[in-house]
Amino acid sequence: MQSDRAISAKSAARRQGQRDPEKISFAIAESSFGLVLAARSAKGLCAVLLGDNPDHLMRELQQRFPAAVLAEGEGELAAEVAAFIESPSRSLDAPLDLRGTRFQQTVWQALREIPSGTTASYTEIALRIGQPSAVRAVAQACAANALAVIVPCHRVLRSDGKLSGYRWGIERKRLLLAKEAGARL
DNA sequence: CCTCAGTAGTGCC
DNA sequence: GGCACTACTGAGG
Repeated sequence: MQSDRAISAKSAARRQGQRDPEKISFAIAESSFGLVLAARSAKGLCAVLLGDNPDHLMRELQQRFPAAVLAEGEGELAAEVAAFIESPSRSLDAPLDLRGTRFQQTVWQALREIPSGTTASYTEIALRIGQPSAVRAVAQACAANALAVIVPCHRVLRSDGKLSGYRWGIERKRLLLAKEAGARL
């Protein structure tokens, strides 16, 4: 039985081989939560990043896809994603390209099942995926999420109810939750 | 308020 | 394989 770890290491090595650099196109749009960078690979939406500085966003994208060639030109996609972020009630029909280990995929799937307007704790997510003691690993998987808001890692809180971390700023996490709470879907 | 151990997945060496 | 990281948690000062 081959471990997931070995598999992902293999594909990472293949990617690093760079015989055919992957192309990722992106664009930046504005939203009430700041700038939104949306990026797509051949497979689908592969990154949604939040921030205030376009250069920082691009750098973050490049860091997440070190071996990829970046190209601008996804204005429509970015606008679509920004619209989704403004009103989470609507659905986003773009295909997703979620990259991660089996464990991360499982966690992200669980996150997507948290209804808008509600929250869950890291412990609850760990229980839901059947790995009750992997609480900390769950948090790590949340932190590794590349699709802000689309994979709603902002809906995960500490078990005491407090907000802990958010990759794109704790204040932004607070705003997202406040908006979703008020939207009462 | 604080520290500490237990814990599991990941990344880097 | 090892080792040092965590967006955690509950117990104990």
